[in-house]
Amino acid sequence: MVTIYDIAKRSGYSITTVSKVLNNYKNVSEKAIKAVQEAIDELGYTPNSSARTLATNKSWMIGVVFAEHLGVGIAHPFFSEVIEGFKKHVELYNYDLLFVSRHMGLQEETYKHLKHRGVDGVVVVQSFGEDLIGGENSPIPAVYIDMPLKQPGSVYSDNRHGSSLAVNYLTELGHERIAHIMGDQTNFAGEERAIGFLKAMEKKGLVVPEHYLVNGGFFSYEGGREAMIRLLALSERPTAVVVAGDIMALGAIKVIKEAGLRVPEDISIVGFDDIALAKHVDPPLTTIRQDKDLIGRQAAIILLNKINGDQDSSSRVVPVQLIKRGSCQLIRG
Amino acid sequence: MVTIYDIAKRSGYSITTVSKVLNNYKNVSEKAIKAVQEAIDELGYTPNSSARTLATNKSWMIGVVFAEHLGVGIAHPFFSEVIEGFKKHVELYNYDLLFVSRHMGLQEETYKHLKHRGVDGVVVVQSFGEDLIGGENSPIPAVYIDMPLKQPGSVYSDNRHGSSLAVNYLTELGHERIAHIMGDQTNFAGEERAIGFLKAMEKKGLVVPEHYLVNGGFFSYEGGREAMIRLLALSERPTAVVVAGDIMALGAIKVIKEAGLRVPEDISIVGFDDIALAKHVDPPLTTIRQDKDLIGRQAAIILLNKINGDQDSSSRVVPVQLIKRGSCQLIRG
DNA sequence: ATTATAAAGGAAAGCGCTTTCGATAGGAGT
DNA sequence: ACTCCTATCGAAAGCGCTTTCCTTTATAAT
Repeated sequence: MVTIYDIAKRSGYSITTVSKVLNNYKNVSEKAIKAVQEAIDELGYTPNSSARTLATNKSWMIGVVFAEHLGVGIAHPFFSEVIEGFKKHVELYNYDLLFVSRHMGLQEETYKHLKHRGVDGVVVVQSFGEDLIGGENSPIPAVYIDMPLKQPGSVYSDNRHGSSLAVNYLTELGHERIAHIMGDQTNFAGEERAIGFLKAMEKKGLVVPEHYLVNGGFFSYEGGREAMIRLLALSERPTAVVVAGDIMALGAIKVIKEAGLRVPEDISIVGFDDIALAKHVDPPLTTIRQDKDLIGRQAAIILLNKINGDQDSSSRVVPVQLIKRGSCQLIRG
Repeated sequence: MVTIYDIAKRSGYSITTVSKVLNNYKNVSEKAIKAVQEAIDELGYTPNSSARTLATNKSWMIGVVFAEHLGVGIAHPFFSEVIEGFKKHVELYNYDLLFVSRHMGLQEETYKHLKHRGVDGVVVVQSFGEDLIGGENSPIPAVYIDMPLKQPGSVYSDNRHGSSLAVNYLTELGHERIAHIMGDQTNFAGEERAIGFLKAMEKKGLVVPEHYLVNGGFFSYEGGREAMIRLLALSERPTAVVVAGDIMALGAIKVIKEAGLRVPEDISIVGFDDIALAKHVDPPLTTIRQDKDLIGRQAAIILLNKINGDQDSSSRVVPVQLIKRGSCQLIRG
């Protein structure tokens, strides 16, 4: 391995000077800079980040802790896009992303591992879990996706507004019997979307029968199926249902079709997320779009602020948007 | 920060001994082990990986370089699953994954960066690009996904066989006018699938008119659309088409529907990949499944072997499988 | 000519850890 | 009683780098 010492010898300067040109110090002569540069090129030197980190206590790495319910990890249709947006932004500032191995949900262990790695900050992407890493006992800057914190530093979509967008649209189309397939109520997004739904319905003066509120669990296709099955079994079926997640919505649509009914002719569906394939399914899914890229970017901004000790690291709620496609229509009759 | 020195002082032993218990050396007394452990617990010590890496020249990190054409990065429907499979395996051996920032396709820069980070190995996931990192000029162990190398150390699906599975199935259903929407021919998978298609057709004694071979580009939805449009414009349309990627297949199906035709009644479609949502679209997509998890795992095994200097680090081609769903049917008449 | 000042460079300590090698002490063997 | 192992431990060097602080030299000011 070629080190700073080799460069020093070759260039005729001391390692101090070499280090200085490497770090753009001002008090080095043009001559020295040139000599060192040449030596570096000739010898093919690459600085060693471990040594640098050890000396500076700065790793230029950001830890990613990933915890989701679908069990697909990085392949998660929503979170992966958020992470990509996050990555694109922090890359601009020369940070690399470290995906640490999961310690079976043992937050304690995960935190230790992150500390071990000396990451400069961590982004926590999760659909559940405790706020341990971001806690006061933790000196390591953190930002949370889809999870509110006591302290500032989390970003999530305007879930309540999203739900109200959905019910308002549906009522415009003339629907009144509107059901909601909820995400699990221990989940922040699931809870907020349900609250938003209920509030919007109330505002419209619409009553939602107890049976119209059904738990679809953790946003899975199967969860959507089961929830919809229960809805179809009702004596008075809803004419529309807002589903707390696109994947669940797909499951629900499938069940409807299997029952010999049609979407949107018989039942209108609006999803939530706008995953990549929402536009490609049949019918194209009307849904509430979360701006995954922006969520990631905002998270990056917050975290970078925290890392740099800058002032503004407040939480952000990012706007959602109704995407009208083919899964809703005017109620007939 | 609490260091090994603090533990030494607290426990009454030297840092050497502390280090030894940390690393499970045999020549330490039970008494010492216990004393050190207690000190660690009391002080809440976490080893510093940079220091360790510096001393041992082993980082326990594996670099991930990601280059794909869709521009979605980590959110890529196929590669993300491969990476997840890879990750799950290397985690077992205590490796973390480092996603290095892209240097605009500058392999030279990427390589330098990886060297800078001191990763123990690298997994290259890409749909294009040169074999630079794995080259001889590189001392860093590498494994490539979806890309053949001169040297051993890459893993990819049995693309040719996949295509032949598709045409054989289609011929069984009575189809003879079978077209192929190809992936870009500069892409390994695209090329292999086309070759497999052609060979299988020849074997069946079926002729494929020049116009039945259309380039869908880099596996995008739009590429699939455009390719299918050209196919539909033909005077003698195909009754079936094997598409080199699921996303492209979805684009193709969309076009067919827009033209007032139906899948599979008028045209049968078989895709390639079996992405997560293939089963959820309408009609459910018949496709060639790539075993993404296994691909990732095999890549992990190869890389770990290389890292450990073990013998077997040969390339692997992983089997594919025909998944029959709803997008194909017997030809009518 | 003399002094003050700025510019350029280097010695050395230190970041937290591993590892070699030598020292010490207790026990076994004769 | 003496030598030889074996078990246990620690001093010290070294991994590659940054950074403080001091020295030297050149330049400007008087």
